[in-house]
Amino acid sequence: MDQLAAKPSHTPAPTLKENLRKTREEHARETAQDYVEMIAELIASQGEARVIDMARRLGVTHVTVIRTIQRLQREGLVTTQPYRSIFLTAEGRRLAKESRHRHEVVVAFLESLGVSAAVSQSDAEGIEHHVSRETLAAFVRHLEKKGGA
Amino acid sequence: MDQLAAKPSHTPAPTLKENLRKTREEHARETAQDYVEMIAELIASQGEARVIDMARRLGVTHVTVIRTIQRLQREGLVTTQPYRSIFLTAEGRRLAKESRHRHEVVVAFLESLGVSAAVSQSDAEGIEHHVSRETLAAFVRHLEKKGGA
DNA sequence: TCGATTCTGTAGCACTGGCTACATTATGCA
DNA sequence: TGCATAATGTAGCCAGTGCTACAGAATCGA
Repeated sequence: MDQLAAKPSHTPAPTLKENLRKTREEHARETAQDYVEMIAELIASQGEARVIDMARRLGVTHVTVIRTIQRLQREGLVTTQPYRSIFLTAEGRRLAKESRHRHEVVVAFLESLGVSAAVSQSDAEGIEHHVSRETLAAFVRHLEKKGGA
Repeated sequence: MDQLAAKPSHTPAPTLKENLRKTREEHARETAQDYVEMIAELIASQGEARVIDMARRLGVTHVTVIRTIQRLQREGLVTTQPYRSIFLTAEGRRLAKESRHRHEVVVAFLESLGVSAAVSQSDAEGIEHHVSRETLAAFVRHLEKKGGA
């Protein structure tokens, strides 16, 4: 209650330090979600997830992919062996499934607002990482109201 | 049209390399928007924008703020003099105004879905940077339909 | 005025995630 | 089989954004 005398649109009262301190780890978490989701997709569609395919899809070099995969392995989301394809751990699969669901909800929601399919996809990739449980639930409610009876 | 044989929820067809290559500069741009918006707010409410106030609001040390301000100065968004407060350039003011508007639209939109005020504020800070012009327009339409006649 | 405190700034470290250049392993085809 | 190519991996660079520790400037009160 000291430097919050004037309270502008930033600093929504309760969230002060905790909220922004997480920036870095949040960013790392976003990357992790995108990666495990892509790995799951590749395994489903290609039978295996290879570094080179991920690099091409992400538009980065294979080096960047390898280093991120190394981090994900440290974090227990994937397993790899030298010169072999990438596998998800149980935790990795869980995260991939959750991420995919969230992604699909956001896309469907944007489309329900009249946003084009292409833009819905594109925007969802950024937005999905910032949608809280409460907001996601609101999206689902909105979809049910529109789509369902 | 080569590695897009299978097209999962990632890679929204046209955006391949360009889309993800921007990640880094996009992140830098997000930070720039948050900073200029906060600087504008501080100038409006306190009369001046000081490093220490920004650091406290952002929940980071003053060092982080100083380094980001240095970058923004390189990019022509702010001007500073040693041991003086921070000023926005014309371009900085333009960006601040645009960012604020976008932020307000996103917050109002989330609230219109029944999301609580606090969560709307919090989620908006993440979401607003990933909302395209088209999606923002859809948000506005939705608000007008709900609020207006 | 001057000394303590506060604010601003610099140096240097860590980590993420871009990159190029080069090394190593697998693979496929002649 | 063996070599060319493709895929994977390592080393080392850069920028951004966190941090602590310390240095320098400004400010405020005794």
